[in-house]
Amino acid sequence: MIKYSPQKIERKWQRVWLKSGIYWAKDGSKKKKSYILVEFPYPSGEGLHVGHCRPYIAFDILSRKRRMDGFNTLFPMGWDAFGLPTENYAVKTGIHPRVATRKNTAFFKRQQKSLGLSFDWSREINTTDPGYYKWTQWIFLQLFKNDLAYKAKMPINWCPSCKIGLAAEEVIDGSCERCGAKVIRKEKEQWLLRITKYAERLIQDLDLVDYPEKVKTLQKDWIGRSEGWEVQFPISNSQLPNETKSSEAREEPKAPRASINVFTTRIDTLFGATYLVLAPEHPFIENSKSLPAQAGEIRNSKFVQKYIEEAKGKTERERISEVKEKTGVELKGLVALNPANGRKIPIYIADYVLVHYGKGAIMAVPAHDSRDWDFAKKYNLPIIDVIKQQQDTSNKIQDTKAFAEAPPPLTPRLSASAYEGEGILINSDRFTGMKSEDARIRIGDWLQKQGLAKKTVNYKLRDWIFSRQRYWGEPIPLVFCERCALRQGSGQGWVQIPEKDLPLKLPNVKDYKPTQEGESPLAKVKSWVETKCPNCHGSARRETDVMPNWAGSNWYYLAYLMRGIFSFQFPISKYKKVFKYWMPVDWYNGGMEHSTLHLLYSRFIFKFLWDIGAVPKSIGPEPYKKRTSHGVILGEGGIKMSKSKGNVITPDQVVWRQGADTLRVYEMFMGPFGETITWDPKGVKGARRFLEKVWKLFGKYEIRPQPIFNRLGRPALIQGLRRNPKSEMPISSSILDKVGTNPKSQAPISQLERLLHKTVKKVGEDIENLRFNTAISALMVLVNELSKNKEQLTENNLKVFLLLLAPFAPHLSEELWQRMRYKNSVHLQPWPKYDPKLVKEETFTLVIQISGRVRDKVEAPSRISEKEAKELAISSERVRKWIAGKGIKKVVFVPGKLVNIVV
RNA sequence: GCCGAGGUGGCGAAACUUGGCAACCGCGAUAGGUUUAGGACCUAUUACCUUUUAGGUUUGUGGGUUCAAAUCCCACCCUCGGCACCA
Repeated sequence: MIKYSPQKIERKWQRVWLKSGIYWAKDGSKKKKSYILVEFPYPSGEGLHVGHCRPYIAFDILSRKRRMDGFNTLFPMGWDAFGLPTENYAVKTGIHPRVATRKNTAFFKRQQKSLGLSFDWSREINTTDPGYYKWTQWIFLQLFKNDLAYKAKMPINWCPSCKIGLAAEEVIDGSCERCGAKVIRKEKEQWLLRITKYAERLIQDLDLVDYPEKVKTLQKDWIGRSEGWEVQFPISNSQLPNETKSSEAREEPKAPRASINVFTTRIDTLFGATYLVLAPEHPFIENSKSLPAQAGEIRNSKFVQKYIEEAKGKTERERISEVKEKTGVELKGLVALNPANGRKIPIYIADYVLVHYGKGAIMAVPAHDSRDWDFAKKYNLPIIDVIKQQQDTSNKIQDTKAFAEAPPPLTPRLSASAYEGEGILINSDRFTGMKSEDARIRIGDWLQKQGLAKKTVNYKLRDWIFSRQRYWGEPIPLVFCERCALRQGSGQGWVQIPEKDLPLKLPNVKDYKPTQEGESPLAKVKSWVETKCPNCHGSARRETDVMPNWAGSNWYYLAYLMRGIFSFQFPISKYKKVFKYWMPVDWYNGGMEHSTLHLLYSRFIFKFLWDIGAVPKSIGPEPYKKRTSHGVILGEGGIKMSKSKGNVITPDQVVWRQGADTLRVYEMFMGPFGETITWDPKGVKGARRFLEKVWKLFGKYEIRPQPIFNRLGRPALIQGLRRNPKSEMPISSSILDKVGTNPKSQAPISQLERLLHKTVKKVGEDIENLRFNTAISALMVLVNELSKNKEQLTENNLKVFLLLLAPFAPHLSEELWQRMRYKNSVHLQPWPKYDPKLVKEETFTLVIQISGRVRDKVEAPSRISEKEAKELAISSERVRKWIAGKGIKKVVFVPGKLVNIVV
């Protein structure tokens, strides 16, 4: 018998499939569509490792099965090729990033092809191609036109090693995500996108999509919505006499006076606010010099300035590492007035308050906030309890007076920590005795009437820094024109390049290093920077920043639909029909690490495109219907695979030695798809053994290898394989409607036949649920069963088995399919159907329990009645032994399962 | 600290959706066969314990519900992942 040598058959079929284009999806087909998307990779120089392959293989299996189900299935692939590693490589070697990218993508593509993945290569995209980034730039211009892109000076996270500004999302533990260097803060002009404008919708519309709860939670937490109140604290001179009166008496609003606004979610604790804290960057400190006389002035400004300077020099990381040791400085000479009771409270600046959240200032309630508690303890500030915990929540509070008894204000508190929960108000004037949840509304309303508070919603989400001072990215298609700036009067002066001039191509440079000041290398190219204003034709300067690496992946799921790769033509309305047919993506799989980055960004951009009508309204405001994530593959010993650890397993190693089908089966069999697993070289052997076993089953179909290409280089062996991608995928009609059953024969249905039907059901359902490990297990059971008896190796049994195996081991299945001399490709066959009646067994093992313990098992017909089953149980020898001398209390019968006799 | 996932043989795991024979399938191991050897392949055994034609114990720990719990409920312990001064 010919040996199973995957090296020989895999290459062959890969060539046939590619030439015949059987995996190409058809635009505008009448068939139901299925758009399956896996995240496209960044083609690094190292190539793929086995972990990358896991989602590709899994969704290749799903795509193949969906095709067999009759879906017009789109499963595309492309390259997210702009980015830092390629640029750093260029800095080091002087090799142009374009050249490196070409080499890397070729490498990646070769590896992917060697796995036998059924990508529609006719739709391949590359984000670095001018034909592609023309659209990335076009989207930016639309954002700019709609006031969603703006430039602002801001402190950014600066990586001194990469010489690049990082988005908050790219900073991991205070270090650069890419190189691990410590991030510092630096002021820089940056382009930003107003993703915050979409914050509410990005939360709301999560209800429309099928994402794992975990991903939804991650996104919601990242956006961080919180409802609360903005409260105004008037500022006063600490020298003035105390104006504390009863809260009733100070209703009349005076002439506008200096004040500080804070954001709080716990306005119910307002009476416990004993000081204010401002972030060091808070503008109030700058502006305090021009305070009205009654407000006074900061008397220790030198000291304050020193603290501010220190805080600014600290990185976020340093600030965070000092969580336990809070620092701050009092603004001497000023006090704030608590709007609830007019009490004078001191004002501090401290770096535990963040400038970019809320109003950059807080009211400190040390009794009910652990951070304020720590600060108050350190600086010996008053702590006033205003919420009393309800001891017994089951008893409703009848006597609120009992709760009104509280330690007198301003006495040092005895408890050891802040109480942050809900409860009953104390020390809160006329609100005392109220539930904190209710007080929140009542106090808020009361202050709102006086114009001292307003209800607001705050988000943690910040606008998205959308520029990088680097080379290898999409140029931002704007120029700065002094003349237009003056004329506009707005001081803006940014003029967009006309759409017809897109793409704005990235010029060649010799030196890829950013300047010492952190400007893009493009800033050194005079001929590029100096240009004419498209508006007034005067001299103007180009923007030299480029877009971040996320820009190209915001919309790539649309690019796959825009046929005519890299020559997509304006206007976008040309593509409405294909968008309408294919969108939204039916199933999108990607890494968990993208839950708050790419996934959130691309949802935002899609919503924007939907808003401006660039995509049809009918497809809805969400790009992805369903999202799943794959688990990571760890190296041997459970360590993350990395070049530096030298434990990287490449698919090539496995494909060359064991074959692509073995790699596919192993990766799918090794554990649940969504979970982290450790690579085990011994496990690979098991997968290979399984395929060898399959090979042997088909021993009788041994044929001499035939030429598969004719002289013209066309596939010769298979007739009728679709060669023209425009034609509909042909489906062979010769397949049985039901597997295993021969309608003519009246012979009893064999156990094997039932197993066949069961396996068809299980494998099909398991694939749709990404339970590949159990699907393969079921296939193994079937193979073991088939190989027990040669008689069972009938043509029909083998055929059905091959169809089930085809998505998992496409090469082997195709080879055996051809050896059986069937026409057409196994991958163009319909998925077998099972008979629900035959999935159920005719007999089952009736388990007999005595008081819950298994004592005997007997074969019984499936439809056995309760009475019969009980009689059967009691008639058993063993059972009699166990119940002898004991009274039967109760007998439980579960149809199809067991009888339990309680004694 | 907060959020999430998980804890089952020597190992990867299955059974959890729907409470009903715990450990499918695979790896490894042991014995035998085959082979010049190694490897490959075939057959059998393989959760643990005991006094082994049989019985007992076992799903992180403790409790609860139930005729019956890996599965449902409560408390705790441990591991992994993510977020983290967001007022």
